[in-house]
Amino acid sequence: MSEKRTSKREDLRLRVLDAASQLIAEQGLQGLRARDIAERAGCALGGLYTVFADLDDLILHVNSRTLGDMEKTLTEAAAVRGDAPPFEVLALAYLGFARQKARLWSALFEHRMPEGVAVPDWHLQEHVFLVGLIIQPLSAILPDLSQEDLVIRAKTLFAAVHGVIALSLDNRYVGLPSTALEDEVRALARALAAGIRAEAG
Amino acid sequence: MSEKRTSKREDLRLRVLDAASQLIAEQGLQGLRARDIAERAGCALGGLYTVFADLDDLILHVNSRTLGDMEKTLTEAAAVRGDAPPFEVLALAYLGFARQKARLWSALFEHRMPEGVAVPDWHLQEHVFLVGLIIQPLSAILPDLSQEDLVIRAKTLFAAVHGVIALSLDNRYVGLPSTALEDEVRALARALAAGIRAEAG
DNA sequence: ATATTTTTTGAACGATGTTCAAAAAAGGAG
DNA sequence: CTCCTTTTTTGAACATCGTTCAAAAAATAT
Repeated sequence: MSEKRTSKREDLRLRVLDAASQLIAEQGLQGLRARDIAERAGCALGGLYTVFADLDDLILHVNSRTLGDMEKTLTEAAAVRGDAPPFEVLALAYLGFARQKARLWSALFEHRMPEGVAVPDWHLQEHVFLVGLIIQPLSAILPDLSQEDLVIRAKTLFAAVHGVIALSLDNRYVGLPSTALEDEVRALARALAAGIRAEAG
Repeated sequence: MSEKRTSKREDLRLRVLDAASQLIAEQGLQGLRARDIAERAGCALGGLYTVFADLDDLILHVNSRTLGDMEKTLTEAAAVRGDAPPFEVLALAYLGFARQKARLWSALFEHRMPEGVAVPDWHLQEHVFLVGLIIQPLSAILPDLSQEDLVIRAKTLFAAVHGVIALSLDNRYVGLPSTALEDEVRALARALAAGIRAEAG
């Protein structure tokens, strides 16, 4: 019977994934060590490499789960909003997620593949929903733009808001004080929307 | 005589700094290895630790030099502009620098201190010029804002532009195609300026 | 010249990710 | 239940890091 085998395998895989996710949430991506993961997952060190190719592969799957979580959060926020301005709702929901899952969210952008190794396609695909969420309200303002240009503009909007949040939550160099962040994100979303409207009008 | 001694020390320190800077520029921060630095600097492995506390300290000093380089570039760009819109000039100069010194520029934001260790103050101070460059044109548009609020808003503007450039040059996930980047940065700077003016008006 | 101090060296150490031969467990046949 | 085969799990061993430090080399002083 291969059923029990695969189910045990899946069980180990999930335990390892959980352990890695917890450890990142607790200590950040930097402090992640293979031996800690194995210990928390309740398996030997080598066990990790029977269910994931290496630590990068494992981190990719942690990030995949975080992205799924984020997709759910943002999609719900976009659905719930009444007549609130869509860019502000999305930006503030993004800020909320980043704050609540700070270290897991940071790991999404801190992690790098080794030199010369590309991020696998299945994981790149998981990011498209972000652009999709923004394109929807954007195309209402800029109905004449081609789909290609809409994608470009949506990515710009996301990256601008992301930049403010990322630099602030890292609170290094050019970060904002935590109290000002929410106001600034709202103001930025508003300014961007106004700027786009002016351009379109 | 302690003069010759300190001069030899300074010479080694500079050779190590140059070697590290070159290696980061060639292979990125991730591929930086102490043994490679020592080899290129022409000293033994332990030599590094006689002129820098550890690799983090060395990287901090490489970043310090990169920041100085950036300050010079941006300050000149701001001085040269005729009647061109100031935010666009600064944003495009920042993009130009990021593109020309891609890996050194990336290292500024990729590098993290070990868990629990703060970035030293002398290095934090080196970033204030960035805010200063933006505050100048910003205060012309928003003359009623307090200095504190001006700083906050300037940081937001910087972070927004930085976000677009950083995500694109990393060209992962949500990055823009290289051809669109310049147009988008310009459009973003324009939209932000317009948004601020609308808010002030 | 010789002694003392300073500088430079690179072998050694501890920590890390990864591998793989061997042990343990599971499954199948008689 | 016992023996054999296959699969799974293990953790010691390995390669590669950053870092240290006793000893060698060089510089300086006497």
